[in-house]
Amino acid sequence: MKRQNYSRKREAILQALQGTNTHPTAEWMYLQLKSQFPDLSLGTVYRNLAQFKTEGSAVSVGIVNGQERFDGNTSPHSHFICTQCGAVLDIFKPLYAEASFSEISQELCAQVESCDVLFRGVCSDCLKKQ
Amino acid sequence: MKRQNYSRKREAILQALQGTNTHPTAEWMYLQLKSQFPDLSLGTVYRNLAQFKTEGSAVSVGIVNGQERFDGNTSPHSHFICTQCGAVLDIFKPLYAEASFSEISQELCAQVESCDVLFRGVCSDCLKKQ
DNA sequence: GTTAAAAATAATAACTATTATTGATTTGAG
DNA sequence: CTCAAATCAATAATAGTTATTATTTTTAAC
Repeated sequence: MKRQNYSRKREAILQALQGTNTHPTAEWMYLQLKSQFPDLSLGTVYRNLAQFKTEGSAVSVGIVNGQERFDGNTSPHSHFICTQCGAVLDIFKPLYAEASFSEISQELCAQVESCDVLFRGVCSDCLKKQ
Repeated sequence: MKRQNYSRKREAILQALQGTNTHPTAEWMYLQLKSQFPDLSLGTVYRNLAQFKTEGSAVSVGIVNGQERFDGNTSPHSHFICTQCGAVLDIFKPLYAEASFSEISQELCAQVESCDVLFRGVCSDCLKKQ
């Protein structure tokens, strides 16, 4: 039984990503795992996150304040980004945008493969602080 | 009549952005305008684009291949991004995602202000080339 | 368990898009 | 024209990310 693409750090990185709903940055994950793996390198986090993306075990939410945000939840859902604190929240309510794949494909004569819906605004925590 | 925030270069940058549907990068705009304004600086393009965004006369489509893409069309519409060539295409078909503002607001106890819908796939040109 | 090839990593350097700085130029009302 | 405010060019600086390379870890056959 050949277990390719395995290392304890890679496994820990993926588990840390799947175990949070904060949609973290590479740097945040690096700092989180640094205590458990004192010799962890930031480059390793970046490299593994990139690999998770191409493998499909992680997705990118987008870039918030100059930093890419990752999501280990690959089930289809949308996101809300707080323009004040940068928090990224999940929205699991279906939005019918995916239902437009075929129509968009026809309109553009293109092959539509995915759809991201991003809401922006002020989150509840930031509203309270005002 | 006070004409604040005016300069021939700023006007040219905005007109160039509004006169294309390619959703260009700052660098693309710089190269486009360089022939007309030989002493134009890339920093000036970046600074004006940032100002257009805060003023609301331009919006950001997102970051494609590491570069921010801008749109001078501020009417609500969606976008398709080709994952092969990086082209950004407009989609004017309404997608009913905006209709979910109030529901999302309730679900998150947040103040939703905008919504971006991004489709990804392979554009017609790239499909032909395969 | 050993061992050798393959894969992954740490540390570091390099890259690149973007932003900040600063001194010079342009703008427009008086 | 004059002057203060706005804008700009040129340059340096910043910061997120990627590439490099020597070292370490993992793997699977022995």
